[in-house]
Amino acid sequence: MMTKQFGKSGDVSELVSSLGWLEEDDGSSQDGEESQGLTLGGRIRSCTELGSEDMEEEEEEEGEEEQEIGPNGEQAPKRRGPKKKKMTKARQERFRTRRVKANARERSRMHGLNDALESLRRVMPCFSKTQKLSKIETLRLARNYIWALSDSLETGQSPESHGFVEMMCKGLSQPTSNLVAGCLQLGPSPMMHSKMDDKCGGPAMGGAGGQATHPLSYPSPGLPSPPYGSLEASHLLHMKGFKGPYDNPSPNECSSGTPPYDGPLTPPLSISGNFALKQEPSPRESERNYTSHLGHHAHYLSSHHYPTSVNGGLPGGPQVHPLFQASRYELPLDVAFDSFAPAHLASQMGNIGNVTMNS
DNA sequence: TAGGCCATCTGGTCCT
DNA sequence: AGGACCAGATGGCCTA
Repeated sequence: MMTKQFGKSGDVSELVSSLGWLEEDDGSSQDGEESQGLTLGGRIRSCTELGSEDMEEEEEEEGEEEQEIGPNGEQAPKRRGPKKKKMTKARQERFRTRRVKANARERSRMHGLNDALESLRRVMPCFSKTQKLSKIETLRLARNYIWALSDSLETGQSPESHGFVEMMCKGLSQPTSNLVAGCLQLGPSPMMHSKMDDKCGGPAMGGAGGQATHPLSYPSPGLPSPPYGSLEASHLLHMKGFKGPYDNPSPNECSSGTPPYDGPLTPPLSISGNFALKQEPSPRESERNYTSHLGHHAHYLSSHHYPTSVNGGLPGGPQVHPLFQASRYELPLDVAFDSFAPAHLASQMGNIGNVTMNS
């Protein structure tokens, strides 16, 4: 079953926030929560944290001489640095207000970040509203997507090829890899099987209990979830003399845990033009569950041959490679995946493996 | 129940 | 002084 992520506590907060409750929070509710241990019960309260109680104590302490007395009665050296200002009620109030405002800004900032991430999800080839990619998976997929597209432009490799999807799936979790593979509707790759066997522990890696997995996914029974394995696409890239950012696979890439930082990516192609200009989906489009944007690119690249140079003679306006121009249009090729995918994929399931779909 | 993912709060740091 | 950004801590929700 696919992972669904919604209905988190943040939804409530956002709802409340949208009603203006949080923005108008004067701190009293928060203090109330803290006293009830609802939200801050376990939070570490540092000496600088200014809960009302702390501040009261601080105010009292500061009224005394600052000379500290050690456990044995000896006088500790005088505290250096700027003398702490007295915590008057007014200062407390200002500090509290400032903290509340800072919290609101931080929430807003994070919401903006999440909005940007959501925009990124929408231009991913496997955008799904029902199976939302996690933040880290979105970033990884975006990285791979850019890299794979760039590679396609340079080498002329079709986005329908296995190599393309291999790059797309690099470092992704198994569910995400399955989703990508399902969206791209690829069949099995014996070569990949052999490669996986070589590198990742043999046939046993094919999935526990006879569970089939897509050859491009990450069969990794016994590994923590999500199994961020390696597709070892770099092996294939090595085989064809490809030099890329994945050329130095980590020796433990088949091990558990999040794969190490891959280092700065330098796509093989420098693209000076608009990238990912696809507009926000229409309400109708938003109803779709699975949308394969990559279909555009696959059809486009497979039916057109363009020079590697992206600056090759588009008169007027920004020089944009047709690959990316295509993404600007709401093409009819933008297939509503869920409108046909279950039945369509049913025939592919035997090939793809355990691509599971939401019902 | 453990682990993953997430939103939120918070204090620190840097900058204006 | 205040805002932006960051990372740590915490607790909630969900799934295997």
